[in-house]
Amino acid sequence: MAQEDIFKKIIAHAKEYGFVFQSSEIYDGLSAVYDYGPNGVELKNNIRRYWWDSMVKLHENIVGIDAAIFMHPRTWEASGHVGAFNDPLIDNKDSKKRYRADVLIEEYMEKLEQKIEKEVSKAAKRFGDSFDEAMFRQTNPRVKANQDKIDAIRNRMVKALESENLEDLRQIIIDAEIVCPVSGTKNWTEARQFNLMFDTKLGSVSEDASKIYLRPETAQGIFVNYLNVQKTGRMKLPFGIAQIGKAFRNEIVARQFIFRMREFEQMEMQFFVRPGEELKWYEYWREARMKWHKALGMGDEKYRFHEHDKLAHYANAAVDVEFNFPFGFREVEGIHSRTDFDLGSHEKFSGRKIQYFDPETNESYVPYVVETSIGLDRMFLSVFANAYQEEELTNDKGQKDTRVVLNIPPALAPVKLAVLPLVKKDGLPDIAREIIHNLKFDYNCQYDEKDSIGKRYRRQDAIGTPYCITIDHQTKEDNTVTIRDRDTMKQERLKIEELAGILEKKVGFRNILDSLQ
RNA sequence: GCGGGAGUAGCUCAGUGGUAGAGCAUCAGCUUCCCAAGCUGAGGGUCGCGGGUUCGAUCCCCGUUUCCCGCUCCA
Repeated sequence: MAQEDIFKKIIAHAKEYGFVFQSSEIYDGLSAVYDYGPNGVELKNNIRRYWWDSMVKLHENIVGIDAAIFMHPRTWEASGHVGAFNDPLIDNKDSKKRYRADVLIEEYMEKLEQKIEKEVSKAAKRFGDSFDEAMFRQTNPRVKANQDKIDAIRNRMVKALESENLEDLRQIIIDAEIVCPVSGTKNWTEARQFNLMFDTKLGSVSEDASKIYLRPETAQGIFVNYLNVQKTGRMKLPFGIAQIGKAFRNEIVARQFIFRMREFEQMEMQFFVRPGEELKWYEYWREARMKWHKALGMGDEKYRFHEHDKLAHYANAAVDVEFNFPFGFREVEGIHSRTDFDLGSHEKFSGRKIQYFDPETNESYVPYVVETSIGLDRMFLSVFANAYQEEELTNDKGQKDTRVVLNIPPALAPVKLAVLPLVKKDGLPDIAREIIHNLKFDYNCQYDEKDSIGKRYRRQDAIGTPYCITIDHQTKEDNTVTIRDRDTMKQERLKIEELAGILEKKVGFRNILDSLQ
């Protein structure tokens, strides 16, 4: 089956079994916004818990916070989002390609720059030692003309960007006769402003209301709380702050189901370290995070690192953990060495001293940061998509049969145990209810007496329940039940008292967390 | 945003210018069964939304919205 067909089935399965619904579906839905259903929220909560426990419970020096989605607008100036997330875009009508207008102009100026450099190096060769570059630049008419042109365009562009004059930005492109690199034509649309941050008004009286943004990343909530956490928690470097929360981006194109949503959830941990030690810690977290992923047992070959060739303005090292989705290897997590960019920038914008006094060296400095940032919804999709299996079976009569099973790592499964009375009489349902009553405080259990036993097993397979126990007539005689394994479909008989211990071992978080240490 | 395809029951889909169908699923009853598909019955849809053409539109036309596939950005 083609990969996209499988992906379609996965999306259909997610809806049919209550994992993911489109937002506001009865009103035709909202583009790139999704809701999690009853089984979806369980799976999501379990992923969240696996992450949180592995960070906050297992590390003495990592603590959690939960910062608000609304933040002071200056935060986003300091972080660079107001600049970087406000792109003037322009389309070429012939090639249908979209460009950032300012980048298009920058590239044009670079070309002029290259022309000048060529002239200069040619002249340098000709005149040898006696060549005076400064003089040549000032006097050579061709070089001077190009240099003047560059200066004029740059001035005009800076002005246009500052005043957000999109018409003039477009006019620069027209006047300079910049062509589309693909189609080679000058057939441009209007330039439009795209703001990737959502904004709203704070204050109920409209005249006094001020514009604030929904956070486009959770990291800044950690950075602005660095001092609070460090001082109140008496934290010593190196230490980390973890946070799980929603972030919002008004994506131009949002697609591939829940892979790219406008409202999404991040699980981030910012690790503060002594300057100069950031690359050591970067290496540490890179390996630690990969181990965390692989510990789920979804297959080591499903993961790979993707090194960044060009780094963001705030980073001095960066790598992605990529997962093999039905549509190819894509990023689920990023590990970035963010230097002192964020804290340093907040220091500048806020005027507060955001530093750490190091008792070992008797020095004060702005800590460096190593970030691990994982998309919770992407993690959900990786688990869900990877779990979806269609198995071909043959029964005792030799008939073919297809079984749809979600091979979810047991610790993450929405329902851990289904308790099924073989028949709904002879007191078997009562025994089933009693077993559930004893286990439901620790494990999500489900009761089902409807339809044949085989059908009930298949229903549980479809939502990834790792174990089904069946109450039969023998149960009444010796207090034993059969336990059926989702993956092997094999059954074993065991005593009811043994159930809790078995579940702890097979579906609990303890073993998997222990393997990380 | 641009181009291509699609939207009919919870799911997968059929169908016709004249009041809407199947299979699966759901619910009730029978059956009491250890790996889907036993029997009987029931519920469920202004055919994505809005407008137009028509005596009459789920079907034809226009707009819109959502999803899928390409082109660009990102967690």
